[in-house]
Amino acid sequence: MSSKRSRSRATGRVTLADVAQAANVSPITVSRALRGERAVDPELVARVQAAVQRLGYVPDPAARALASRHGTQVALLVPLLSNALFVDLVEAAQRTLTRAGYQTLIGVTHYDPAEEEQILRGQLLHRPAGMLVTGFDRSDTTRALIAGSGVPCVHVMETTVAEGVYSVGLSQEQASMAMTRHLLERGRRRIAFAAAQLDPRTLQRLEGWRKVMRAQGLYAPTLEWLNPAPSSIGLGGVLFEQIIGQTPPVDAIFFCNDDLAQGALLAALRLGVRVPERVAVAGFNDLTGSDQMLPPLTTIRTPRAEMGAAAAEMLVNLMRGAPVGQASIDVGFELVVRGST
Amino acid sequence: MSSKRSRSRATGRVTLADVAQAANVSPITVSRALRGERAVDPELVARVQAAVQRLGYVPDPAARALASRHGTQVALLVPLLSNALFVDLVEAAQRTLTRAGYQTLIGVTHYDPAEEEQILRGQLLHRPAGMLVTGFDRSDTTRALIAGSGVPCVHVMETTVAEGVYSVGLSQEQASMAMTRHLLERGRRRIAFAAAQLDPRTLQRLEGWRKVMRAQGLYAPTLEWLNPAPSSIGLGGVLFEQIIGQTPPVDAIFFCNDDLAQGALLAALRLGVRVPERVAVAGFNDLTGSDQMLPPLTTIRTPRAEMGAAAAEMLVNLMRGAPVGQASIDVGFELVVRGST
DNA sequence: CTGAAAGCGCTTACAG
DNA sequence: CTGAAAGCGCTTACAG
Repeated sequence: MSSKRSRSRATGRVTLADVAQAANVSPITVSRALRGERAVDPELVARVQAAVQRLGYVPDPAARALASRHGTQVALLVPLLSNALFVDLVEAAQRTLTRAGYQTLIGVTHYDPAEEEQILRGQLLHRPAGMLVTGFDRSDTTRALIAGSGVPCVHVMETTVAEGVYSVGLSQEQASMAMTRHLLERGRRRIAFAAAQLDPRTLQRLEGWRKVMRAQGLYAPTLEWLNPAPSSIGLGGVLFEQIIGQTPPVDAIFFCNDDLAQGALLAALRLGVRVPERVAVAGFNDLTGSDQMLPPLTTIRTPRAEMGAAAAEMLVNLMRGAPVGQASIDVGFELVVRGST
Repeated sequence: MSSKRSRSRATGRVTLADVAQAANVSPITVSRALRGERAVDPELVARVQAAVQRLGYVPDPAARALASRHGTQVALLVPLLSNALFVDLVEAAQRTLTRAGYQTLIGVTHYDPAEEEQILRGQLLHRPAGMLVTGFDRSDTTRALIAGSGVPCVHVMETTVAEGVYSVGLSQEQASMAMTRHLLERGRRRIAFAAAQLDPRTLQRLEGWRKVMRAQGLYAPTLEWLNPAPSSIGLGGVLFEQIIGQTPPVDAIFFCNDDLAQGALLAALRLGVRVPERVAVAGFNDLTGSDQMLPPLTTIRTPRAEMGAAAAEMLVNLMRGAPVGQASIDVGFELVVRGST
């Protein structure tokens, strides 16, 4: 097709040089016209765009990444994909980023700081244009890696007001306090808190529960059931069996995540323990299926899709050097009262 | 640090040239020694590797992608991330690929051929070293895009014996036939087949059920309950309510996916319909929670992790030009009989 | 507002 | 088995 290449490493793809030639301008003008960097004569821009259309030119991300400081990929770091919570987050962020012309590099850390660091190093090699990470809990090395990279970064799930830190999330502690208060309002007194995984956000929920319970003089260490194993429906059932056998009996169980609570409700059915009469059961996150349980599960709805979209939008502005409203967005939460409490 | 750069676009990173200088060989020798391409004098290889260690050299994927035909990223195409099935697949594939030195580019197609095509175009721009796609059902354009790209491709979930096509999967039809026969052996006669989403693999399961039912002279169109809406626990409940009201009554319902079956079991509890006495309920895929249901769900266990790992391994061999045993691997399935049938 | 030159950090293709 | 040259397709930094 093109004939101006000497040997034959030509890839056959239409290049910026081809567009420049067709539009009768220099390559650098094409580059600037396309990126909207610096002002370019509107007439030249029009000519360039016409040539781009005609030739079907698509910029080469590898070349762009090599020549400039960053490419068009955005690194996403989440703990797990097996938790619907993060899938919703990822899908929403991906949608927004794709529309803005960015590709997504998804890294799954499995709540492991060492793995997170390794993944991040790999992603950084690709010179991402930006990154979206979950929460604030990570190794000092990873933190330094992020800061030192100069790559714009937005934190999701939690918020902070620290200088130069961007975040979109909600107060896990406030949400947990709201749920605990709800249980108190329902007349419950011996409210157990059951958790798995014990990641930072789970511990923030624990703290919220503790605060409210202490303020009421109802706190007791024996009401805390903390299990570092991964959260699952099965584990919820196991925890329920343990807790329900406790004396003096608890009259409510607040699970740190819906999957545990769902498992508990199923175990209750199996064991013939009446919910909420004998014991109230509450969850967190409003995951798929919680509204279908028997009885339907009372929980905290966390706006994952909204969070993912808002964080991605904030990041796009950062990457483009556009103004970024507030650096910290609290998307809030909603107490969803159903039959289980 | 290094001082041989003229202007100042130096990125500060250690380059292949730095390694070459330190090892006292030419850059191209370093390149070859590192990639294991062509034979290189063992002594030089050792010197190069020592220099790499000492300087902490890490190859730049962008430069590599630009200079060669492909980079170190692998494109992954899945329909959904909100189905645990695909998450298991992705996680397993990602683990194997990461270990082999490849990064993963995950694309979510939402079962939309147009979206799949668009995502693939975007991924191809990054010159992936390989790609992993779900099944065989896609637009002709997408198919041509894959073939024309020359990028090694492995298909997951289904298998085929077509020339030059690589696949790792299982026979959806065989699995479906096995489940239908199991229900027959349990003495069931009016076995309904209920499905959502209606993607290709679901239709293959439908076909398996049809074959067995027809062979027994038990087939009736009114036993088919096909709903194009996305599969979900909630929809399973809705379908169950519809089907259970049918006359003459069905004595078994085979759901094409576990989430539907789980919803059905919850609906049965809600409605007071006894399972399996009044009606048997079966699912497919053995998803999280199915063993916790009341009664526990009989289903088909599909080895997702194994599939993802095997497909990734096959792809790694293809990318490296290494021998690839068989081009089509059938990972099989397992009938898991629990209380619901 | 526009451009010629140099360079990003690798690998290909050709020689020897 | 090893290397000098050229090039992959863009953008930076410097001029004007």
